[in-house]
Amino acid sequence: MGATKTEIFTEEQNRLAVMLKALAHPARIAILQRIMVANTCICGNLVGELGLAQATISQHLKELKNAGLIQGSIEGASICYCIDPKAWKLLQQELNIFVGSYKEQQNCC
Amino acid sequence: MGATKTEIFTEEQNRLAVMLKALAHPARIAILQRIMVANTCICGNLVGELGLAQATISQHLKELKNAGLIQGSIEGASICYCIDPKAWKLLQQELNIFVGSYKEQQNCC
DNA sequence: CTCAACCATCGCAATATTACAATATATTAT
DNA sequence: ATAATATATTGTAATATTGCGATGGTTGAG
Repeated sequence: MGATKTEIFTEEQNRLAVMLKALAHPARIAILQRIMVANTCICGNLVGELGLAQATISQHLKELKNAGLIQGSIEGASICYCIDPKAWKLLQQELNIFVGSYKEQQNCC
Repeated sequence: MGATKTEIFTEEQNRLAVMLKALAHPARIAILQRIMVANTCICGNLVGELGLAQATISQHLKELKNAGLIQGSIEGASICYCIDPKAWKLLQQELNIFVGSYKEQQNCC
C-alpha cells in the first residue's frame, strides 16, 4: 500500500497521469511558462528568477525531462532547456480529447 | 522543508497546479472519464468497475470534489456525482492558455 | 424499530514528493 | 594547472499521497 496501482488502468490513463503529474506543481508551471515566453531556451537563470534553491530547480527540471516534456543540451558551461515539440503536441492532443470530451447536460443531478 | 512554497508563485499558477494535481492520478482520470461517458451521474458503481476498495474510491472522489471539479448530491441511499460545468470550463480555458501558448520554433537548442 | 446497503471518515502503513545544504562533476577563463 | 562558474547528484528532514480495513452515520425496505 502506498503506491499507485498502475496495473489496473489503461496505458493511456497512466501516460496522461504521468504527464499531468509533471505539470502539477506551480514551480514547474512557472518554469514551462518562462521557457515558452523566451522561446530561446533558458537554463540557470531560473534559479535567480524563481525563489527556489539551485538544487530544487535542478530537480524540477529533471522531472520535466523524465516526463519527456523538455529536453536539454549543453551550451558552453550552462545547459539550455526547451520544450520537446513532439511531447508537447502529444500532450495537447491527449488533453484535448480528455478535457474536451465533456458535453454539458441539462443538470444530471 | 517538504511542503510546496506556494507563496512565491502567482494565484494562477497555484490554481492551475491544484486542478492538475487533482487530475494527475489514473484512478481519478478513469473516474472522470466514466462520469463523462455516462452523462448521467454515477456513484458507487465505480467501486465495482475500477479495482479499488470503497474507501479508496471515496477518497479520490473527495479530492476531485475538493478541487471543485465534481459535485455530489444525495440520490436516495446513494450519492450521485457529476462534473461541475463551471469548474470544467475554467479548466478548459486555463489549460488552453497554458498548453496552447507554445509556438514551435526552429530548434532553439 | 430493525436490517441491509451506501458512503464518508479515521487510523495506519507504505511510498512519494518537496526543499535544501553539501558535495561532485564539467566547462571556461586565466 | 588553477580558479571560477554552472549543473547534477547525494543525503536528509519534513510533508503529502496512496491504499485499505474498520468504524460510523444515513437512507430505504420490511
